[in-house]
Amino acid sequence: MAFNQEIKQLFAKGHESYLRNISIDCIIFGFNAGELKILLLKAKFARGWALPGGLIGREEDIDSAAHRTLEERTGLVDIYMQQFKVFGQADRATQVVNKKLWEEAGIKNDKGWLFERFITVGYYALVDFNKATPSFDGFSTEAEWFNVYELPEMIMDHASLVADALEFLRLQLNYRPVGYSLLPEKFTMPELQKLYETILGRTLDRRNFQRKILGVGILKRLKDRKVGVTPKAPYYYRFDMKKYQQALSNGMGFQL
Amino acid sequence: MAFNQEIKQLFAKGHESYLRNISIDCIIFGFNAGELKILLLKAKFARGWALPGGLIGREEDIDSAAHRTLEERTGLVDIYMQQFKVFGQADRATQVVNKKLWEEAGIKNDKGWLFERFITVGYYALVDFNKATPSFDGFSTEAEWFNVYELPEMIMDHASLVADALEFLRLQLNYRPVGYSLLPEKFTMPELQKLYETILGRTLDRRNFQRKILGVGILKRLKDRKVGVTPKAPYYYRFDMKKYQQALSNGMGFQL
DNA sequence: CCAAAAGTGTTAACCATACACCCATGA
DNA sequence: TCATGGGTGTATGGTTAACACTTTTGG
Repeated sequence: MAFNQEIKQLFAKGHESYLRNISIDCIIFGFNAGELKILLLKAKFARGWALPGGLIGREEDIDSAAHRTLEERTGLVDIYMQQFKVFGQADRATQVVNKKLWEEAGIKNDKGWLFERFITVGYYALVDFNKATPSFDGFSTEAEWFNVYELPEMIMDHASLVADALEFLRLQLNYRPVGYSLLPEKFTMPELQKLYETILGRTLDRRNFQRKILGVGILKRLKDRKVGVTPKAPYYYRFDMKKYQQALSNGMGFQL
Repeated sequence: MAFNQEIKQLFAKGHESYLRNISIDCIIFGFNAGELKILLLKAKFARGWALPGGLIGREEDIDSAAHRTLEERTGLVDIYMQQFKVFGQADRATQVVNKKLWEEAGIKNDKGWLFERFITVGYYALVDFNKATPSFDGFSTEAEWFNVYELPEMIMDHASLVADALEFLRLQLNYRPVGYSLLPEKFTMPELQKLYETILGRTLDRRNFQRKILGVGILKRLKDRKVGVTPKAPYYYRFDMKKYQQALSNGMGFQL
């Protein structure tokens, strides 16, 4: 398999092109069917699922490495990403690797640079579920979306990375607009509210939510409505990208 | 000089005991004479001043490495520290090293692991200025406190690390109690207010500040007052450590 | 025509801000 | 005794939270 050849190469010479002892991991959030989901990869050499991760090229910005990883796993570019925490516990690498599988990949020993301790930088991304086309890498055999509240067994400390990312995202809700990358172009107010509720894990007052979110001035109400689904057809909205970008840097100043 | 021997050793064999391509840098805040200060080291092999930094032992938690560095530079233990950002620009290492000085230290080439790109994790710490006893390391020739608003020339991107740390600290003021480690055991309300004002870089209303800070319930007013300095002797306060610790995790819920 | 979902409006509680007054003390 | 700085209290405006009513439309 081509992937195994790649890994063998990485194992042997990767330290010449990548930084050592440091990696990035991406928590890629998507929103679909009223559920907040994250993209996971089924680990090839260990039990459980893993976050999409990557290494940092020796001449590469760490932010670029995060975006590259996101693109490789979803095909998406120009997505808002942010680092939220560094995970540097000495014992975080207590991963049980299935040696048999490693050997099948053509790697004899387990003392190479890839087996050293890695400190990882956690990045989170918000993507449009429908535009993403997940793909796995050489260390995995599947790529799949999981409800963030119903996660499978995960390798190493990846479960806690997800927990921290979610907590961080919740805090961010009060400071940065969310939704542009998580929702389709046109969306209704109830849909936007549902997104916020799903992230926060609690319900919000319909009327107060609308007032506050409109007060930020980043939404434009369209002429047409979403008909045929609910008794009263709700208006469509879209983001005013100019104002949205402004709000991204200036914050939005309200409390949900 | 013993330091040069140490560096030679580090240069030759350091990669066996430390992680590669990753370091930490500490922004150590202190408060003295009404000024917010940070501890800097005069660089030995380059022009300008540097943040106290360190490497991460191969078996060492990254948080421990930060605390160890803080202790080595100030002698202080049990100080509240927090990572606030990772600096991973590819070009952040464009440091001009004075080769002559390197050679004096006994290092011939500049291709070793210490000259590779380093990604650094920024930590900030709040310490009691009077209890700290600054000391420099093998890469520096002096240790000195500087007013954070009047910094000298700094190496690499260290000036921007400081700027980011200060910004982060300001945001933290609304969420976490500050002062325990920055002030002496006993302090007056005006002193505490001055601390906040210095960090924020703006004045605060005396009465509102008192009401809010007392509202958090982390302060205990003492019987005695600070006499002889101001017309009306202000009360002394001390932190209620139990409540303080609580507020550290639960936040304090007010806006300055 | 009725139930369900969306649009619009009102009120009370709370918090932040601004400001006034009194008290203590050293010069 | 007076200027200065500290302790305590109050009014106001803005924001949040709670809640009521009207409008639309598919069954």
